[in-house]
Amino acid sequence: MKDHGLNAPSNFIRSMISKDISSGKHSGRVLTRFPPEPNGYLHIGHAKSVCLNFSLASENNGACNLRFDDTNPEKESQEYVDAIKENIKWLGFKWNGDVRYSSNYFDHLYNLAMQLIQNGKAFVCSLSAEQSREFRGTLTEPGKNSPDRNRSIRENLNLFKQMKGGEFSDGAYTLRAKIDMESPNINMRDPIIYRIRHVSHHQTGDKWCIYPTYDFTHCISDAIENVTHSLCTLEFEDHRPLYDWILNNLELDSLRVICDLSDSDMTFVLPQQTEFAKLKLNYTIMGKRKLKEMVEAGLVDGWDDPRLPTLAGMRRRGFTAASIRNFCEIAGVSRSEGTVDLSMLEHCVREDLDQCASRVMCVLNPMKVTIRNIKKGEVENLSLQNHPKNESMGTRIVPFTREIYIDKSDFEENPAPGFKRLVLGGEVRLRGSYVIKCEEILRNGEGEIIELICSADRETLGRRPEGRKVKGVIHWVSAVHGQEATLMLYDRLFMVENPEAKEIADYKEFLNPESLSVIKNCMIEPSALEGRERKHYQFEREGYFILDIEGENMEYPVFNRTITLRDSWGK
RNA sequence: UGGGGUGUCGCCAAGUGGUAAGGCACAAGGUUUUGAUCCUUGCAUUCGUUGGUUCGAAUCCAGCCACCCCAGCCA
Repeated sequence: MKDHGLNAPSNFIRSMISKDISSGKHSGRVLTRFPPEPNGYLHIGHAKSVCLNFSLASENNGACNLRFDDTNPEKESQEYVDAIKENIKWLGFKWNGDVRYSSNYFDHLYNLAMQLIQNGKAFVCSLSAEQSREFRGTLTEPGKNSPDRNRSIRENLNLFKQMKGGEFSDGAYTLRAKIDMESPNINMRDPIIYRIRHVSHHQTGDKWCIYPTYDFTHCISDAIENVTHSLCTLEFEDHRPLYDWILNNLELDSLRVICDLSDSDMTFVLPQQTEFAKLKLNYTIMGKRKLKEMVEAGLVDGWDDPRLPTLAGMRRRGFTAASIRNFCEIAGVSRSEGTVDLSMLEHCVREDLDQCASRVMCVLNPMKVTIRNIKKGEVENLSLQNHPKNESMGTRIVPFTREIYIDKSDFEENPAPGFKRLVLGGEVRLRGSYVIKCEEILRNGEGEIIELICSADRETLGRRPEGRKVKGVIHWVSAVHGQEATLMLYDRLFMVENPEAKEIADYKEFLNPESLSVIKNCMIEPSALEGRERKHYQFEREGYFILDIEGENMEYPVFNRTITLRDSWGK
């Protein structure tokens, strides 16, 4: 599938970067970064940011760093770090150099905080969490200065050292930037930049008991890495003044000294934050907290449950990385918050899979058909194309025998108008094989149809029948060669478009009870099981499928349905 | 009744003073040994709204309306 690449649609960030390059803003350099917090798995919403940051960089001969924003050890873990790295690689991106961590910069961050104190721009505050909330004011009322705001520099320095030294308990003190308690922007009301947390950190162990906050860490980390364009989502817009305040109130030279200037000609320029709207998709949930809750409550089968919008889940379900990249591209980047319709994602997978999936036949609800003019024991090995439009994908052998299975729904006793499949006395094409005619219906004691007796027109292999048109084509599997398989059919996880809407108290009440149907005893042609590879297949007329993760280790094969085929008839 | 944003077809989204791109969805045809794919065609006299400026406005100005974000020692 083509990635849009150079012909990618324009958006306001691309335009901004082009302007920056032509004006020589960062000496024409582009360095972006993807900064996940390792506190959960990546989902399709993150994919938008990953794609944006990495493609903007590569389009402009730049690079993109992967930096874990790991300043809150209580919620983070190595498991998430590993999963996130894996997801990014799978999506097809390569980060610049080594993986980075904000925690790599804890020493620098500490020293810069000391510098702020030294310059009278930060102070140690003894207000409790509750008190600081009271002092902060409200949206419409200004805050009040902390009683500690005028503590001497000397005392602040000592106290902060003691905080670092582990002499205080959690919450006893915080370090706050001295900005403006009356600012209409609450983020500027002497924001906390360091807090005491006696917990060990997944990267730094027990070295620290004070941890910097996001606002203090993020801008400095960007500066240290020499990031030029710091892209984030809209909710951080109000933080931009603080991002800039911190960088502008630090001594430029002290940043220059520690920043990652590999090229000595490179001029050191402060990073610039730009915000875009995050991706929302309907009929699903993107909130990390909720995803985690569903995983932990066992409502789904782990972070990689194929119904989840997590990259791990989508991968397991059979989405291709290319289709996700393309989806992020065509969904666009803007500043207006919208919800992209699921159909757009579905279009992208189908578009990609149509080109790369091998065709194979699998009968979901088998019904036996005996073709009376085929000899018992006779096997005709048919050679079928793996792709109708791409010969380079080769052929496979599909055995044809007297007894076969077709899908129950491909036969109707009382067909609706327009029904093109098999009816008593009617003809239908067996895909890649003969045209057969249904001559008899066999029933059990309850009157249920258990078998069809047909005859084949042996002149119709690879040829049109003479003197008549046969419209219907159905898939089939040899009853003697067919293998049993279990199919996992997925549907949207939620019954409502926006399970995260404000009016919804508990999204769990809107889970779709039919989001998963397990279809056992399906009959699949033998070629689909060769090698037990995790390969994308199109089960003709049914949809795109892929072997579930266990692959070759499974006792019997389980396939996940990635997506159905488009269906303008409606089964 | 604080601050910051956003409003262009059912959904996403270009457009930045010269008379509404594109994609998804949908609809109608055509091809087809997948009711798939593919192809063709259709789909906003109108850009949240009301006024104003202008020969000319989605684009500029003013007012109004709707929605989103912010009062974590989360990110």
